[in-house]
Amino acid sequence: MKPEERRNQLLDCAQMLFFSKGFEDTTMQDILASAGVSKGGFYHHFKSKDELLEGILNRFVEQTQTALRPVLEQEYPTWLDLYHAYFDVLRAQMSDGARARLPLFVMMFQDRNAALQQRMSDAIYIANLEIFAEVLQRGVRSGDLDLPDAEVAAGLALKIGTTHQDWMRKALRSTDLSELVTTGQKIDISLQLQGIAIDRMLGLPDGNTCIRADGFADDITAGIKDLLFDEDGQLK
Amino acid sequence: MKPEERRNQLLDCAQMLFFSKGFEDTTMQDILASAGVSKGGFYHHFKSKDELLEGILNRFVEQTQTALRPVLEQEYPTWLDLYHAYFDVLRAQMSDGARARLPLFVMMFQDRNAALQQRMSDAIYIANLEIFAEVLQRGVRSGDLDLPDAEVAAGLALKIGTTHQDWMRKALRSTDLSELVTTGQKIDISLQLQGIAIDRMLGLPDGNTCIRADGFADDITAGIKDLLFDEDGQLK
DNA sequence: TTTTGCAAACCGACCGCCGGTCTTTAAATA
DNA sequence: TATTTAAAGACCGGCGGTCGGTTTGCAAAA
Repeated sequence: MKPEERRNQLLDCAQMLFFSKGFEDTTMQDILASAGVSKGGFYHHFKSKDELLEGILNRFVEQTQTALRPVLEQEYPTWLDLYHAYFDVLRAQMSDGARARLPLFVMMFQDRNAALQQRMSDAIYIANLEIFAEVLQRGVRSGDLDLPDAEVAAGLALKIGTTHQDWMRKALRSTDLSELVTTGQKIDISLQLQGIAIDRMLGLPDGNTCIRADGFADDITAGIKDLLFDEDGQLK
Repeated sequence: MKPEERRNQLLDCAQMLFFSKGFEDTTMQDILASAGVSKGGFYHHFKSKDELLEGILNRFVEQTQTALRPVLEQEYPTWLDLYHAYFDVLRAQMSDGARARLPLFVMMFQDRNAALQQRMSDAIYIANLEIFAEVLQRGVRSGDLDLPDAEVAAGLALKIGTTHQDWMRKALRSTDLSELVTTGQKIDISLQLQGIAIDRMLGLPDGNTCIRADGFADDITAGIKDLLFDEDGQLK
C-alpha cells in the first residue's frame, strides 16, 4: 500500500472512531483493527496517537482555508460585497459539512468529545482568524469600518459565531422530545442573534451579517432526535 | 485527619499539580506523594481521578455563585443599576482571582492545559448563565431590553466575555518580549471591545458594560513575562 | 531476463506505567 | 469489646509506545 494511501486510510478510520467513541476511549487496538494494520505498520506512518489527531485536524483546517482563501483574491465593487462573499462561503461550508455527514457531525458535540471538539474549534478558529482579520482590515482601510484593532475584532466575531454550539451540546443532553424542540429553537435564535451581534460590534447596519443557513437548525435537531430517541419518542 | 480536611487537602494538592503540569500529565503518584497519602487513603475519599477534577471545578463554581447570587437579591432604583452591579462583582471576581495567585492563573492558559481550562470555562459559564439570564430577563420585563431570547443573549454575552483568553493563550506562546507586549495590548483591547460588543448586542448605549478592570492586562502580561523570560529578557 | 541489493513498509511480542481494586491493618467511637 | 471509619500498599488489566526482525517492491547490475 502506498504511504499516502495508508496515511489517509488511517486518518479516515481514526476520525470515525474518535468522533463516535471519543479520543480517549478509542484505543490504538481499535484503530489498528479498523484499518487492518499492525502496531509497527501504524507507528511507521505516525509518531503517536496525538499526531494522528493532529493530522485529522489539519485536514479540516486545510479544507476550510482552501474554501475561504479564494474569497480574498477576487475583486469586489465595494468592501461590503467582499464581506458578504466571505459569509456566503462560510455559511455554505457549515451547512454542507453538517448535512453531508450529519450523524458524525452531531456526535462530535457529545460531552465525551469535549476535548476533541475543543481542539477542532481551536484549529478552525485559527484557520479563519487570519483570513477574516484581513477582510476587516480592508474594511478599515476603505473607511467602511472603524475598529480599535481588526484582528481582535475578527477574533471576537469568530467566537460569537460559535455560540450556537453551546445550544447544540445542550440539545444533546435532552431527556425528552419537548426539551429537544425548545433547545433546537434556541440554536436558531442563537444563529440569528449572532449575526446581529457581529453587525453591531462592527458598527454595520443590522442584517449585513448572516450566519443562519436555511434549515440548518432543523437539520441538526432532526439528527439529534435520530441519535437520542427511537420511533416512539422514547429516550434510547 | 478529619474527612473534610483530607478532602480539601487532596483538592488543594491536585489543583496545584493540575494547573502546573496539566491534568493528563499529573499522575496519581504525583498527587499521593504531594499530599502524603496512600492509594487506599485517596480512593477512600474520591471515586476517581476525574471526580477529583470535578471537585476542584465545583469549588470554583460555588465561589462564583456565592459571589454573584446576592446581586440578584438586592433592590435597585432602576434595572440598569442591577446590570452595573452584576458587572462590578464579575470584574472584582476576575481581578481578585487573577491577582491572588497570578502564576497559577497564568499557567492555566498554557496549551497543555487546554482540556482542563475548557472544563473550567464550561463550568463557570454554566454557573454564570443562570444568573445573568435572570438579569437580562428582568431587563426585558422592565422594558429596558428588547431581545428574542434572554437566555440565548446571556449565553452570547458570556461567550463574548471570554474572548480575551484567546489572546492570553497567544501571549503564552510568545517567543520574544516585543511579541508579548503586542499581544498583551490585544488582551486589553479585547476587554474594551467586549464591553462594546455586549452593549450593542443588547441594544444599550456604549459604555454600560465594562469588563476591563484597571491594570488587569498589565498584571497578566507581567505574570507571563515572569513565566517565560528571565531577567535578561531571554526565553527560558 | 534474471539476480541482487536495499530501503521502505510492516509485523507483533514486549515494556513501563497508568488509573483503579482489593485485602488487610490501625485507629477511633460506642 | 464490637463496629465503623480511615488508611495502607501489593496487585491488576490495559494503555500507548518501542524495537528487533521480516517481507515487499523495485531499480540497477549481471
